[in-house]
Amino acid sequence: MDEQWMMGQTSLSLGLNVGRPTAPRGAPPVTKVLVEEDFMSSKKNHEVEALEAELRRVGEENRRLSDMLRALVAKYCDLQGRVSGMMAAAVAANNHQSPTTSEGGSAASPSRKRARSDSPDTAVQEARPASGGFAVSVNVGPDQAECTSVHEPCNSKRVRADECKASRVSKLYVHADPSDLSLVSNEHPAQSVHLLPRDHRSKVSCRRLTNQFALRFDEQVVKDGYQWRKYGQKVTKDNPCPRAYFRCSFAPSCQVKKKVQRSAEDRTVLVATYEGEHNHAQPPKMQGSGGRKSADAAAVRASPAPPLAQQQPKQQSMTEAGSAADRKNLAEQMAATLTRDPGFKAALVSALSGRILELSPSDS
DNA sequence: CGTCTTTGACCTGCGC
DNA sequence: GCGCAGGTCAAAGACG
Repeated sequence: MDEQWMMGQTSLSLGLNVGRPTAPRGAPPVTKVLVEEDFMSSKKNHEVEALEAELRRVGEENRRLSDMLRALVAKYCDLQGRVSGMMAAAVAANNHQSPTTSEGGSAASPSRKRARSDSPDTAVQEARPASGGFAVSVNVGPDQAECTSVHEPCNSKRVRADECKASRVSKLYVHADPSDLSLVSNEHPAQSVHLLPRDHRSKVSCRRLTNQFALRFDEQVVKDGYQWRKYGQKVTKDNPCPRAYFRCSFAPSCQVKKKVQRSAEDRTVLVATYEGEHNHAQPPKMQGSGGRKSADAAAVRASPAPPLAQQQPKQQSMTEAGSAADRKNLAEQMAATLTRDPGFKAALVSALSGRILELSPSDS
């Protein structure tokens, strides 16, 4: 985000009295003197007027924020287009220098893993957390093959090689609910259990704890519209948080895999790496599916898989951020993020109370 | 009882 | 060749 652009937006000044809820210096303290007997009759009218004025002001602010959001989305799309162009140019140059290096090495000694990861295309998608922290996926385009090591430091050459060979790799950064930090920090049950000597584990209780963790973990990261089955978990070298491996359980033939791991830098951020491409449509939403989804999965599994062209509405949705639905969704997510922030609430209350106190003496 | 998760063991690729 | 690290398998147990 361009800071100068932000600073240039005079409409951004919301007049929030952050951290200073008191009346301005020199202003008379607001006391109960305002409430007199003869004042009570007109007070309600004043209150109504004040509330109406406040309502108008909030509506105006709402309009300004909407304009801001539109400008922000436009700016974001513009930047995204520029990034895509730059990456396309870089990839084109890369392909020009070494055209046929990605497929050459896998010919000899076909391994078990290679046999599973032989998907056709080589598109790469990358997503980055927006400033607010919610997930944003950035489509790079189908013509941009090769690995993502340019954009992300890849300390594992194996991973880099896999990504280079990977059919379709996308990363999704999801800002987790901060209230879940207690479960997923260093002491979260799954990891604690895993680190304890096996003999010292109370299997029943630990299983339950790990299952509880897994449910919350899955609910957070698996809510991407698809159904995933966890088939492994590993503590990697560069990140104390374990990495979970998921496979698409919606269709047996679907080879899409997903790796989910908390970011080492910010553990409230879940990094989901998708490999492959679903050969089926997104399963219908299941409301209130707490816990296991086996029955639902089995039920949905029976339905025939629609053609490939109907897929991936999710990955592309953010790229078409100009649509009204996406803007609305974005605004809702921003609002949710803001309302969860106690600091924002305090600032808002402070601003509103300050404004009300400011208006009250002038009306009398 | 069927399905799912957990997790130790194993496999594979890569660097030295 | 050996060790390391990431990825996967599959048996065991949990859960609805």
